[in-house]
Amino acid sequence: MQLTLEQVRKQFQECGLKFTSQRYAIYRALAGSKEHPSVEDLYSTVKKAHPTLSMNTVYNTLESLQAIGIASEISLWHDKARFDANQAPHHHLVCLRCKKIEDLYDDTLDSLALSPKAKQRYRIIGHRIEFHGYCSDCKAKINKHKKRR
Amino acid sequence: MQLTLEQVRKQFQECGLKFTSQRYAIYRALAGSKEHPSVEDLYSTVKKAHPTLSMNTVYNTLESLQAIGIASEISLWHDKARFDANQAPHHHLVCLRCKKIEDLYDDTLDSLALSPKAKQRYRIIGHRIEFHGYCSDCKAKINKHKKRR
DNA sequence: TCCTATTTAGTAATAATTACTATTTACCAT
DNA sequence: ATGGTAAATAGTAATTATTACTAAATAGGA
Repeated sequence: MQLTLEQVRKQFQECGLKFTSQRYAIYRALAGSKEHPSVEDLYSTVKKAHPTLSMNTVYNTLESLQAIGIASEISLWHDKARFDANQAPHHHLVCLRCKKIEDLYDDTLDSLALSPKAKQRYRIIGHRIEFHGYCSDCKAKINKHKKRR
Repeated sequence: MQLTLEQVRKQFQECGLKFTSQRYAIYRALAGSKEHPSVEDLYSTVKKAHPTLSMNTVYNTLESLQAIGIASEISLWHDKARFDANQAPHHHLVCLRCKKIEDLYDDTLDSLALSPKAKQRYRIIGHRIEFHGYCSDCKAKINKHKKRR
């Protein structure tokens, strides 16, 4: 369900960002894909219609799209690999501000029933739930910031 | 809950891998941390006791620890950032073999109740569930492989 | 204790991301 | 509609994470 050109333009302008043909083309390429594309994927696709496109613009645009809330990065921890020796079932609380990852133990979350049609598609080995939010430290800092202005 | 030296040694040897002091030290550093450390984090920590340690060994050891099943990478998609313009609530099926990511829509998964004590710790904005398994293509290939031997 | 295949350390190569700068452009004020 | 200006783009360079390669060291069986 893509947004129209006018809707995208509006989103950019309401956030004080400029609306450019590159930005729109990148949005279209992303919204039109079911592959959860990488930066490189989007670059290759959009380059066909915008031969002078630079990687930089793709990176920049993806940040803007996230800032205005019409796209998101699904690989939250992509910057570097992160490991865990804890093999017991557990889930994670991820702080969107400081990137801290904390463990969450909750039996009721360990056994999620998957719909039959999903089970047909995939042979599921396990699952992990990422809760996104703000840790106690960052919660406090954000409130302070809000009150100040 | 760390494994003892003898337990770790046994795990390595049962898989035909050699047990080395570096490997044990890296396991201990990982199992002793609550920070979900990166390769660099582990390198810095273990370097103190093993001054000649190389990054390579850390990478290598982390692969081995995963192979023998006493550690896991929690950042499944860390290799490159992946994006999505779909802002509707949904979850992901990740194929452990071909790394494909497919969307999963399931209303019952969209509203997970978090325990009160977790809510106190974090202000949660949302959550996303990653199901890990094998897609239909890879499922078939794995079965074929099993039958062959 | 010796042998050998594996592992390690060190360096080099590759890939993803970020930083920097001159040029271009969107869009506001005129 | 035009011009001015701050922001965006393109291109290149720098940085960072990861992988590849090789000689030296070592675990663990004979």
